[in-house]
Amino acid sequence: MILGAILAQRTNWRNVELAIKNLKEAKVASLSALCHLGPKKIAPLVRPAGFYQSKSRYLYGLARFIMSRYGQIEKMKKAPLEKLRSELLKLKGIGPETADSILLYALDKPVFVIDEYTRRFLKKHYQRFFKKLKISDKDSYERLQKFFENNLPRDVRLYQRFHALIVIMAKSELRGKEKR
DNA sequence: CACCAGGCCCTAT
DNA sequence: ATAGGGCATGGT
Repeated sequence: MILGAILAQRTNWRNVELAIKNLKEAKVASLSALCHLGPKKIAPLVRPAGFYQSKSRYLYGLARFIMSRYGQIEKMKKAPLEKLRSELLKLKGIGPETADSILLYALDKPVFVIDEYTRRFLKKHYQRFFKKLKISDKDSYERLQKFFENNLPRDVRLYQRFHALIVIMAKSELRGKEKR
């Protein structure tokens, strides 16, 4: 999940899977293994996911941080949400969406993930709210996030499923367009 | 061949 | 403070 969050930045999932397959075949698809490899060795493996020079550095940096600061994911899960979020955001290559994806899907923290699909979903089906939320502003991410969090029960499973459904809907709508 | 895919960093105003 | 360019591959 964590590796996927970085590899998937501005990249389709098929290519992310190719990169992860390479990591698995090289038996380095874990944070502890990546720490020992270093960015130079990681780069060729994640090449299919694109932007691989950057992403290999990001992966290495994140792996180093988690292993040195927490040692293992289970320990990390015990830290409070806000603390984890600000720590993740300080790392190179981790912005709000990537941080929140890790928090929600890997660490089971109740944070709503805002991505391009979520924005399109709001724009298409909730035009009225969408306008009020001014998505063009710099801090629109946090505003959109609060919109969901303030109107839904604070429940990790619900956030995970809700976001997943938005993605599934968006993709099926896209396919519909292509075929038409 | 042109375009796209679940961002984020860096730099020049 | 903030818009704009750069990063790169594989599929359609």
